[in-house]
Amino acid sequence: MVEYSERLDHIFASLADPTRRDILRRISRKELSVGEIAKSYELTFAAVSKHLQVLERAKLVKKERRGREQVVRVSLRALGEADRYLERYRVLWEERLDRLEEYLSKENK
Amino acid sequence: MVEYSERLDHIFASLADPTRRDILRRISRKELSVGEIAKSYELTFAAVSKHLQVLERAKLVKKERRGREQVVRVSLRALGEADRYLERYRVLWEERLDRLEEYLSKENK
DNA sequence: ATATTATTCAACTATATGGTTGAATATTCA
DNA sequence: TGAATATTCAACCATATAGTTGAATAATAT
Repeated sequence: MVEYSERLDHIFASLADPTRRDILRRISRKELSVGEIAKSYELTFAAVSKHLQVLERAKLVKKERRGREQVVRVSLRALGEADRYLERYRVLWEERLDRLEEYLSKENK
Repeated sequence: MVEYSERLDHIFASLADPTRRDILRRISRKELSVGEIAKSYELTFAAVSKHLQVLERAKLVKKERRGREQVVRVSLRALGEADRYLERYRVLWEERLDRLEEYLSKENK
């Protein structure tokens, strides 16, 4: 059983790398094989494969064998967890914006 | 000039640690001095101070000297960036949920 | 069966991270 | 001014991460 907190660790750690964010962006448009993904970067195949393992551990992507390729797709469930984590703070900053607006409107009277 | 991408690196890297997420949670309720924060963890003062430096680099918190203490507050701007990053994907998964609902409602006819 | 293609694994290196301890700095109190 | 309090800095250690290269495995094509 992987703790909720540990899942968040993995999700945010995955998102902390620009290559991995870029991979996510690319496969969110269209599923791609590991090889197709690797072509976009000046990294070795193995390095890209490792990035995909990090994304898999965080459950941000799923791999599926199709013939001799592995096809990679985004798996939005984990991103949803990150989103729900931030949601609490979204409420906070929206409150603050509201107070700011209220304050400004009083100033103008 | 710090790149947008690098800012996201710092924000997500900050959020990838449970102690730092907990610090954020605590100070989002009430601003606290470094010392008050440090008391909550079985870590040295210096370790907590380092965590706060990581959060500062990501602009998730701000420190302000008040007498001989440093008072720490959340600074929601950076969390807003993370939130906007995830927003794109939120649209994606909401679309998928909608398609799922549509599919299920047709099944029930 | 063998060769080709796609991917992963293992071993290694360099750098980053999270922690410690002890000294250094800043501010306040007596 | 000197002592006490709050925080940071510097040096160090252990572990994790991101990258490499070369060998190993899996599936397909000949």
